[in-house]
Amino acid sequence: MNISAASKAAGLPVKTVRYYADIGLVEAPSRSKAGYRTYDDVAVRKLVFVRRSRAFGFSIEGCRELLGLYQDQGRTSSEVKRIASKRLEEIEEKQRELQSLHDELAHLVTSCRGDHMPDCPIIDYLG
Amino acid sequence: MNISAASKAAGLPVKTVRYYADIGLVEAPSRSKAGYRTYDDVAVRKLVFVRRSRAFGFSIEGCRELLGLYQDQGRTSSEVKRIASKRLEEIEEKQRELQSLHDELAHLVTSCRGDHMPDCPIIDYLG
DNA sequence: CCTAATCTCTCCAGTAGCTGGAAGGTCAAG
DNA sequence: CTTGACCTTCCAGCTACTGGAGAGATTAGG
Repeated sequence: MNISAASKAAGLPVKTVRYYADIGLVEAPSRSKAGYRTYDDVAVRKLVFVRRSRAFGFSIEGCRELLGLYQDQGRTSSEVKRIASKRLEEIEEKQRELQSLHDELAHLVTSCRGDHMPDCPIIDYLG
Repeated sequence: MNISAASKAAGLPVKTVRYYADIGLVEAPSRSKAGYRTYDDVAVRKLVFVRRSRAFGFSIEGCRELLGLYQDQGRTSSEVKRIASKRLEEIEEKQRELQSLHDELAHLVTSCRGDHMPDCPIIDYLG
């Protein structure tokens, strides 16, 4: 499988597939005589794993850890759970942030008349 | 006022104050004989305005627009409201994203026993 | 067999919004 | 006069890619 086939199979852009090997997130693929990267199903599955992990917002380093556990027969589910819980807490923290931002901004937007006059509670609040 | 005094007054790091002038977000300050940047209260107020706008998550370009309106006596509150509403929608979009991420990940974390065994629904889901 | 289109390669640069650090000039206190 | 806290510029790095240039490889059609 050349890189474009692998990238389609994995659901990732070609550039990203190359990038993940460059930074050592996934193993560097073997090369054809001409120097083309060649992928097999195992490599594609790892790329999919990374794509899904990234979709959960795990950082590259988080993905590295998770992928390590994925490939480790001797892993314990508690290790996985710890990493996932950490990410869950990050998400919750971000949700709290966004909620207070939302409430504050929604309040300002509501109280702004949005007419042709310059007076504006949003500007007043910021300035 | 030298830059460190201004940065304290504005609640921004010195580096950031310099950066905002470099990218033309705020006006380049005048300089002392020795080449030191000198700030006055007006400049500090603009920096505060930017800090508060950034705290709402407005991009630098968004801040540029808002700051323009802040300084524009002929602005209309509808212009301000439009920008703020756009940001509010971004926030709400992000909240929806995070919510579904949260629900999915929370479900997985809950269903993972977190013990010494390798079997793990989180890994299963990702792999 | 030739050509054109489509891969693929590497390398460099840019994105957003700073942040850190090096190398060097300035200023106020003691 | 020295010490230390400022200040300056410039360059590099952070995250996670993405775009593009320039060059080689492969494939399909004629």
